This record gives sequence, C-alpha cells and structure tokens, in this order.
Amino acid sequence: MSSFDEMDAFEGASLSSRAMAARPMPYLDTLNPAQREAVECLDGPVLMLAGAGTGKTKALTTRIVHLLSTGKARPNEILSVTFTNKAAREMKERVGGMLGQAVEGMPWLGTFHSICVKQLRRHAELAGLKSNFTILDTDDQIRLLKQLIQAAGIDDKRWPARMLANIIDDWKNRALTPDKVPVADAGAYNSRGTEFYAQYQTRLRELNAVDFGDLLLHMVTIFQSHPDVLEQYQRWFRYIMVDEYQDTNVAQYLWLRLLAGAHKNVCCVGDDDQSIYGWRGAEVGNILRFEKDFPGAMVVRLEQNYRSTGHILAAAAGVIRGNAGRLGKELWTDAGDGEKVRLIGHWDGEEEARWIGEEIEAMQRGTRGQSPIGLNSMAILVRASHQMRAFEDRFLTIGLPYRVIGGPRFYERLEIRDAMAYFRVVVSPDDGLAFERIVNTPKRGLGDKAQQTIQMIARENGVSLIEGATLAVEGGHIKGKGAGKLRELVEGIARWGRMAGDGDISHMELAEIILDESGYTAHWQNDKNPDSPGRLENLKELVKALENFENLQGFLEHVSLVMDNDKQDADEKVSIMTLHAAKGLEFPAVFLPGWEDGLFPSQRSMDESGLKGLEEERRLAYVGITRAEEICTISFAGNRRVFGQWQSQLPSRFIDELPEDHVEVLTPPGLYGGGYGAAAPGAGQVRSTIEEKVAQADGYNSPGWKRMQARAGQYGMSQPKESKNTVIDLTATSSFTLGERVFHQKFGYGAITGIEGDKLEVDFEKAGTKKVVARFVSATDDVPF
DNA sequence: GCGAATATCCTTTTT
DNA sequence: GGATATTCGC
Repeated sequence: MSSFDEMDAFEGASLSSRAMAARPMPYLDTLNPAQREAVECLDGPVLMLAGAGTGKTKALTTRIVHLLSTGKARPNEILSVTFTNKAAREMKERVGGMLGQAVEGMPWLGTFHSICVKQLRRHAELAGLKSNFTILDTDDQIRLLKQLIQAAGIDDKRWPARMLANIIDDWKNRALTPDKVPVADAGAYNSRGTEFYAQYQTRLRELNAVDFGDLLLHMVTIFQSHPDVLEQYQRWFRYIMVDEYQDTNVAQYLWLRLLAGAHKNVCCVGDDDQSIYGWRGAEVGNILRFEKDFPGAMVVRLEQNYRSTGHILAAAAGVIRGNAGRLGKELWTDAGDGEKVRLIGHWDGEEEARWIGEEIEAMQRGTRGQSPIGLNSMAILVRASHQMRAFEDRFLTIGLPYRVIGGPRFYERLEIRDAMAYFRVVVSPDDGLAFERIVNTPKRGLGDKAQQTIQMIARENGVSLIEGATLAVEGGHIKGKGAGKLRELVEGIARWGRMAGDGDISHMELAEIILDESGYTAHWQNDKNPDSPGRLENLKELVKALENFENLQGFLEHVSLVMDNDKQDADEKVSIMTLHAAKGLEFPAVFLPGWEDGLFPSQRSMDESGLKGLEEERRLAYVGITRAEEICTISFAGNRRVFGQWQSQLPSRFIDELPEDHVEVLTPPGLYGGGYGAAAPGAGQVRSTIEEKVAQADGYNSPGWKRMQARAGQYGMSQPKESKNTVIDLTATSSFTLGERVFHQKFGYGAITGIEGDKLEVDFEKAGTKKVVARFVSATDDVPF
C-alpha cells in the first residue's frame, strides 16, 4: 500500500500557506451577507442551500481560497468533489484566477468518479484487482451480462441484459454488494438478480475491470473493512466540500460520511429543487437529512438571484410550488420584472421547430423590438434527446448555425471504440471484452464458431481470452485461414505490448502502428461506404488527442471518465441540449419546447416512479425556466411523430401550473381549444389554487390533469396533416375492437381480450394480461384475425 | 462466414 | 423513423 508520505511528496503543496495568510482578503468584500457567512464558517458542518443563480460556485470557490489564505489547509488537504468534469474544471480555473496562479497543488478537486479511481488505483489489491484495471462502459457491461444470461440458459429476449444492468447499477448506487442485497429485492430479474450480480462481480475481477458503480462501491467497501486506510484519508483531507449535494446517491453519501466522520469539516452545497438525477440513484433525502447527520450544522440559504428577471423567477416559483417536502427557499431579485414568460402552442413538432427558428433569427436581428441577441446567448432545452432532430433538420435547411451539447459523443463512435479496444488489449491483456470486440474486426474469418471455440478453451484452462486464442491456434482447434490470421493478431498484441513497455517510441507512434499493423486502418480505406473517409479522419483525430496524455492507459482512463466533448469554437451558434445537460448553465434567451404530457413530464418517469417521478419532472421544469436570464419561451405541439407514427399530444400539466400573471400567451385563441389565460372562455376558473395543488394526492388526480382530459374533446387538432394511419382518439371509449392489436407506452404490444367502457383488458406480449384505460393505448397497423 | 434484406424493438435523463 | 437483431442466400 502506498504511504501518505509518498502522496505528500508527489502532490505536495506548491503554495506557501504562510505567505498567503499575511495577504489581505479583498475577495470577501465581493460577497453578499449570506455568501460571506458560508465562506467564513470554515470549521464544522455547513449546508449551503443555494437556489438557482445565487452565486453558489462563487461562494464555493471563494471558500477554497479562504481556506488557503487563512492557512487552514494546504491545497492538497482539501477534498473538493463535483459531479461533472465541467464543474471541476470551472472551479479549478476560478480558484486559480483568484489566487493569481495555477492550482497545480489541488489534486483532490475533481468528480466523485475521478477521485475514486485515483484512490482505487492505490488500493486496488484490497478489492482483488490490479492497479491497471480497466473501466468498462455501459456497452461492455451489457455485453458481459448478456454472456452470463445466455450461459445460464435464460431467454435474453424476455429478460434483457439492459434491464439487469440497470438493476445492478441501482444496487451499486445504493452501496449494496451482492451479499447485502435486501431480501425484498430477491424477486428482481426472474428471482435470479443477486445470483447474476455475484457472477458478474466475479467476472469483472477476472477481467481486471470495474464498472462505473464499482468505483464508489469498492472504495466504500475498502474504507469499511480497512479502518487504517480510512484513517489515513480522514487525516489527510482536513476540509471537504461537495457541490450539487442533492445529486449524491447512497454510495457517494457513505463515502463522504466516512471521510468526514472524524473532523466533520464538511461543507455541502446544493438545491433540493434542482435534484433531477433520482433515476440515477440520487437521493434528495441526503440533503434533506443533512442537519440530522451532522448535528449543529450551520445552514445558510442563498436566495438572492443574480440571473433572471422577476417574471421568470415568479413563473419558476409557481411551478415548483407544486412539490411537497421542500426545504423551502424564495428567490428574489432586484433586477426588475422584465418580460413575461411566453407561451405558444403549435400544430406539430415541425411547425414548432420552424417557429423557433424564425424567432431566433428575429431576436438575432433585434427585430423583436429588443436589442439584438447573439446566437451564443440562446439555447433550446429539450426533455429527451430525440426531440433535437426536428431542430437540427430545420436549422440545417435554413442555415442557422447550432451546436448540440452532450449529443452523440466522439468516443462513442464505432471506429473510435474499435480503436480503443485495440489499445485496451495492448494495455491490459486480461481485457477479454476488448479482445472480443476486435478479434474479427477487420474480418479475419473468425465467426461465431471460432469465437466460441476460443471462449471454451479459455474457460477450460482458466486463462484470459488472448491466452485461450493462443492455445486454440497451437492446438489446431481453429481451421482454415482464420488460424493464421488469429496467430498474427495474438502475436501482434504481444509485440505492441512489448513496444509499449520498452518505451522506445511515443505512444502516439505506437497507436498508429497498432492501427496500421492490425489492418484496422486498411479496413476503412477499402470500405466504399461514403462515410469511411470521415471515419479515417476521426481515427486521425483520435491519435492526435493522445498528444495530451502520457501514455495509452492515461488516455483510456480519461476517455472513460471525462466523456465531455464540448469543443469550444468561437463561432456564434444556438445551443441545443437536454434539460439535464443545461443544469448550471444560463442564457439570455431560452426556448423550452415540447411541453406535452407524456413527453414532459415523461410518461415513463411517472409510470416508474409515480408521484416521486412527477415531482422530479417538475424540478426539471424549474431548472429549465431558471436557465433563462431575460426571455423564456415555452411551447408545445398538438401532434408529434412518435416512432414514426403520428400521435396527438396534450399540453403539459406544468403549463397549467404557470402563474397567469407572469405569462404572456402567444397562441392565437382557438388553436388549442383555449384553457390557458385570457384566451379561454371561463379563464378565471382555469388556474387551480395553491391549496388544490398541495392537497393533490397523486399526479393523475391533479386539477391540471383532469382539466386536460376534460378539454381533450375540444382540441380540433387531432387530425394529422397526412392522415396516414392511427391517431389516438382521445375521447373515444369504444373505438377498439376485440382482438385488435394495440400499443401501450409501458407494456408494449398486445391484443385486446376484453372491453369494458373506457377500460380494456389487453394481453400484452411482454407484460401479460393487464387492465388499462383505453386512452393509454393506441391502435396499430396490424389487422387482427 | 459474410453481407444484404428483413423483422423488431424502441426513446428519458448520464458520471 | 432509425438502430440493432435475425434470417437467408451465397
């Protein structure tokens, strides 16, 4: 085990704390009273409840600077955790900027995952791993599970590997090792969940690999079973700071609590209203419970908002008010009311995109009566990434420059993943998953049968796949020209490995050699596909990216942990991203399209997590609105293509929660039947009272929801332009016939076996027989009988 | 064993 | 509509 003296020597403080203590502290004067309180209270537990746009990052970074300036800690004694790499980078830059020098000496400022990798590499043997372990991505994870499932003779159609991966992830997020999974979960995955989980962990160890969840889980396990290791870290990290605390899951929470356990100098920053990662295991409970976990904790509320105008804040507040059990904050601003939030409905998704495109161009020119707004200052925030396509299509045709943030990533491209699999087998020969990926890419005449032979031989001899391949060749178990090719590949991998070890050539040269000698480059050169040249370009770019790293392993780790690829180009472009990706960002003008029930709030979220899911969706709406500084435009469409089929949509229930006084309705009266604001008959009664909302027992009984159902009949827009096939008839109760094949968002396809008023009994292919409300089911093309 | 044609499922959100 | 799994003909 590495000693901490070593750590000190490698990463010791480069800043003299004594010299800094003598300096004045002008930075404190730029803070408002609440921020200052949080910054100056250095010892003991502190909870900073920081609403959107209240200068949270400023407070956090100033606090680090203050710790250093007062000589309370050296840079390497502060553990500072964020969720995203972007946030970590920003903090580093800002601390560096305030100190007027680079912060080389803050080795423990990073994401949960990157810090845990660092720790785990030090203590890998305590988790049964070697310190050069590989970090698997979701794809590998699923492939591995699929193998286990098939080996167990289970139909992976009925029990998809993806599902099992989610279950296991969930357990890991809750810091549950296979032996600790509660009995209540025993029914998971055909009652064999824990069995597969245990097998999966064994396989990972054999492959000298970990998945994302393991990074935290292994460290928590190590801390729990090796108090000496934990104590060293406890002593080392004299101060701990956590950003976005509302997003921590149980494993992260335990890890933090263990590390902070001794001195309790922990400062957590968060906003319960912006907790939007529950689906990934985040526990809002962590932040709600902070004062119980750390008795005597100081709680500071940051409520002065420096970002948005009054109307925007009021609209956001009106929406989030619908959630119960909040810690409660009221944001205020002295920036004035500004423009009201704008609301508009459209015929369909394409028209919505067209309108937003025109609106953006108008804003850009300043023809809306306001001063021109640059494209960089505008963003479109969507609920689900598939919504982006409509905008990309439209903007491409009108030549409006845009950038997609967090879209399909460079490192997820086929050719990049292949190339990286080559690097992986060279760096870590135990990595059988990478070997599988490349063994027949390019084609080497090694099909299923040959690969099964290799698998079998490897398993029989208890060796890695590569060694198994060697044995298979030597034993003559592989026939034909595949044998020669396989031998060539195995020898190649060994040779490249030696070259990496010798260090005679740079890792960039090595990467090129690997890609050339393996025939991978040639594979794309010979491919006549029109996109092959692009792929070769990408490979070049990949090799170039290696420049910034010391070796292949460092690069691979970077790729698995730092997946961001927001290339910052100087051009003016509109940003398109998901609401999740937008957290922490702000734009003068924000568009929020697709506010339709089922899409936003997402049907799946509500089906899977009920009221909790709905509340998380509502927080997402809150996050969306609060991204806007000056102009916020919400829109919805009456018809939308889903899976290539037209479906009519209802405006989101969140639209009804927007407080009238702060909204300007742009929708021409009559277009969507009216129901909002002055455009509608009987407008006065439309908005529900706050009491009603608080009293609502569940989402489906909300006044907004009921009203929408009532309204459904007057839509007048449920006919698609091309009356191609099915539109859900929202009012019908008897438009279905016995035996008809139908589709349900959650249960999939099935046949109707009974009709009872507006309720149907459907025998679903996957989910079995269920009673469902007709409204939730749509007819399919298939002719029954 | 391979590639093209055909079926099937699907879509939240991501470190 | 589009990505992936399966099937079929060579």
